[in-house]
Amino acid sequence: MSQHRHPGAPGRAGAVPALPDLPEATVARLPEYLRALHALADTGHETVSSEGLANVAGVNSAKLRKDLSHLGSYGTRGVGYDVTLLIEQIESVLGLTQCRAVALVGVGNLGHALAGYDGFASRGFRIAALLDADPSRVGEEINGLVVRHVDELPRVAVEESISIGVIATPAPAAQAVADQLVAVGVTSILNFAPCVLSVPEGVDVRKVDLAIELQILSFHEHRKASLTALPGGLAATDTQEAIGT
Amino acid sequence: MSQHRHPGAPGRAGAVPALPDLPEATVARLPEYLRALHALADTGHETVSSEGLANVAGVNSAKLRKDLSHLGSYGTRGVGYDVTLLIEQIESVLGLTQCRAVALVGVGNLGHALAGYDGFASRGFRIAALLDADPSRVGEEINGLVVRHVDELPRVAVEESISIGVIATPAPAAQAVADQLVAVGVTSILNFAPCVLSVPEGVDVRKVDLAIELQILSFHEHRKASLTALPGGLAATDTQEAIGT
DNA sequence: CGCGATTTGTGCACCTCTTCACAAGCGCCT
DNA sequence: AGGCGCTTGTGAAGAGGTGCACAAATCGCG
Repeated sequence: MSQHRHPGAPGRAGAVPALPDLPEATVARLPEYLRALHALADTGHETVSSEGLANVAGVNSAKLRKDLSHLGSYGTRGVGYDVTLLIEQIESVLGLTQCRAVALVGVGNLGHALAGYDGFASRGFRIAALLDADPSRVGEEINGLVVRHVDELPRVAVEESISIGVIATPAPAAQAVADQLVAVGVTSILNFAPCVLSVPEGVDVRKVDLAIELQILSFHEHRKASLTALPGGLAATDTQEAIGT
Repeated sequence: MSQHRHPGAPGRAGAVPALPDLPEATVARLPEYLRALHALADTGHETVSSEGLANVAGVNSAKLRKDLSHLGSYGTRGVGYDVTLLIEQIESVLGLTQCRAVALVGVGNLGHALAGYDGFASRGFRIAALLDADPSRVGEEINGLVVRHVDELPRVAVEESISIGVIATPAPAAQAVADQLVAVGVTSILNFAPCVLSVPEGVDVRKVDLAIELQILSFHEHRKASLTALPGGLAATDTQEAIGT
């Protein structure tokens, strides 16, 4: 979904870290591999086969090998992958070697939960600022962080060198917040508001809409119900769908 | 990602609602179209062209037309689509004509937020039960609903005719909860715990992992930084990525 | 009544992603 | 040292999704 750099372009074969230009589908799975690898490391595994890792990560082993091969050859034939080495490599590719500062805008219901979610800190992200447009919320302390007014964004962005913005506001406010984030130089946004954001080129937006996930499930539920109601109700169906599909 | 029904199979061409067998990518976009259509309806639009709807939904107009064509021909050439009619059709396909009952397991930080999220009710879902394994949380009232112990799931599932289960527990508890949900007949699960669930065939699982989204953004941020640091830093890049990619 | 403007529905070519299947490589055991 | 079993890395085929471009269809107006 990103670049349009021609595949055959020279590419300045320098000594840089390779800049591998991974397929988007692979990038979306790397975090899952990373989580699985951490779990394996915690249980004392030093190496793991593609088959083993694929099981823990919930994917096909061939797909996993192809994904990893895009990073380079970090496996040993006949043995498998060194868990620690692979963790380092993936973290390096994902840019997680440095802790990234996140600004969270919108401290309502969902924002509160996100502010308190410990899954961020444990995976290389630091919620560095909480912001809200509602003056009655400004000053509130959540998880050791004081909510500041969204207009302080320019100052906060510099002070904390914000890398990623998270929007957890109601939909009508989201576009304005996105504009403010872009204005202070944020180029990666995670949007929980149920609306489409328009941003300039070069800014990445990812969207998470909880209701949409339920609606997709509803469709499959509906379809399954229709099938079993049908006389010719054949055997069903699938297992485990990743969200990135 | 679902069926393996052979395309050439007879299929019992009955008078049933067609059972259109939509592409998965289309299904994932229909909820977004639905949201966009509701927005248009609220602002008084009676009809909309594919171009107009595509803009609001943040997709290509050709893709939108192809998606809608899978539902049947509900547009009028030279005019566009009737907003109300299209809403009805999509809701029907997604199985949203009846309100679906959702059981939410895990009333921690995230569970609280989900329980209070009004985006569910407004889009055809009713949180019918809150459950938790922690006795100290049982009895608490959230948003007019009392938290019950997860062991009451069998009774609750019948009483409320639960259609979808949402798991918002810590990762170590998630698999056990999934098993319990499956045991009481739930065949659609939305999993917020950062782990892979294994479920029997016929059960759909969708996963939402907030940290993964941030990590994907981190990758792009990292790549952008590397590019601009490079002397040959060409023009950049893209806009707006849907999560379903 | 016919014509032009407009918009849908879709055939087609392209591209990405997935999966299979297997050769190449590595370690261990004899 | 040699052979054997295991596992990686990858070529090739297939499946699925995307976007262009255009024919078909509808409306409004003269």
